[in-house]
Amino acid sequence: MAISRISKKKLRDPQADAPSEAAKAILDTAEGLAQTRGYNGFSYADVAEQLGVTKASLHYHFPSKADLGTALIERYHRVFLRALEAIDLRTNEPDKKLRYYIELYDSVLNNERMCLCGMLAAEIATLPIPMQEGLRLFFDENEQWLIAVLEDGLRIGAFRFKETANERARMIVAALEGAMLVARSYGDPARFHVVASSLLSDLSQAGRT
Amino acid sequence: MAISRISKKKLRDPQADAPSEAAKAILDTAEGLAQTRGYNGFSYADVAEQLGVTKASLHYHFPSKADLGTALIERYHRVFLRALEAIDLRTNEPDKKLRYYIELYDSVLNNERMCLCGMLAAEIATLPIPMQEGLRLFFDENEQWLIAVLEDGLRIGAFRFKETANERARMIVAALEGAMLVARSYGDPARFHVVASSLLSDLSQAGRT
DNA sequence: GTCTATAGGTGGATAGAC
DNA sequence: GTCTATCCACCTATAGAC
Repeated sequence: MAISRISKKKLRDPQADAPSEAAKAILDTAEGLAQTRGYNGFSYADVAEQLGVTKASLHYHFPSKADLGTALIERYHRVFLRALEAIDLRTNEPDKKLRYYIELYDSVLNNERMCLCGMLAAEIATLPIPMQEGLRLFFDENEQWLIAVLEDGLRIGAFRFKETANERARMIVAALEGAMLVARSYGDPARFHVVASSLLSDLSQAGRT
Repeated sequence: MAISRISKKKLRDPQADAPSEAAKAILDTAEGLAQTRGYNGFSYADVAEQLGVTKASLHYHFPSKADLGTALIERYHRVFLRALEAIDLRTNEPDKKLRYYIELYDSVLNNERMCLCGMLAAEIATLPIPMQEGLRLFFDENEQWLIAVLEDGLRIGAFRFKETANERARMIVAALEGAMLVARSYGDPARFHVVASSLLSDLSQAGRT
């Protein structure tokens, strides 16, 4: 019943631990609950009720809640990575890449959900260590992808900013996560959109002298 | 045992419901727990243990957890408003005001805490209605104060931005809340500081043509 | 794999003595 | 106001039948 760490291999290898249909359904339901209510805001009973099964059968697939939580982060991370790769295939223009990136966040919010990892980040002090590590890995990977896009944009003159790409990437992640948090408090996606617009506007305008 | 709404009067009137010393101690302890673990991450038992009293005595001061939660938001909001008023007295320069504002957030983070209202915003779907309303009131007031500072800065040429002051204010609140969220996940306040710097930098640089 | 049944603990909350 | 004692609902988790 050891709680498995989240390895980079596991994140990228499509063959790793192909989950059963039942496990997928559990993950889907738990993900929705975690994104709306938080890790401490949902229980096995909630998941079981939504799926029409018993709590005991959930424990067969995910022995402990820590296992379930770790699997949630792992899958969310993996899906997100694939979405970033899809963006890279769709366009080479840094400006468009960034807009697609923002659309990823937007689609989550339109489901009246918070980013899973942003949500769990709030509760981090109450989470098992492997989940804490998984969150940081997710943010790291977001940052790395953004850095590449920002540096590319800077090089070809699509973006302008004074700090390092790393610093700007951290600022963008923070602003988007915070924007989701606040927008959801008002049930108003427009609050997210104005933040996204400001971020894009600053990138195309800032630093001119 | 009706859960009291958060009224604007109550927020501003220093005579309203002067809490007992015991109630203050409970609020102090509960506030710390809520800021680090979230509303669903702490219990009356946690508060009681830290204070060396029994759960029952907590219920005397705050009959239900919803009462306690509402009181937490109310007090946090009131203290924050006073801090904003103090900034207005300390300086008239929009740039300095904004830096002091950011320092407010920074001091919270240096206590290894998240902004109470940012934390509760994540859990909003699980909160009683009066608490939800209290959160929005807090964000509204932040926004209003920032709008005044931003408009002032724009007028005297200290700030430059293309959107409305309202939109820029929302972007700043989102970025600071998100920056706290992520910085705390790494236990690294520097992650907050780089976001703050970017925000200030964009305000002084953006929009030049 | 999923079920029934249940263990063992903790959650918020109340009654009533002091 | 604070205590002891207690209630009941819910939590995570396990045993064992099917």
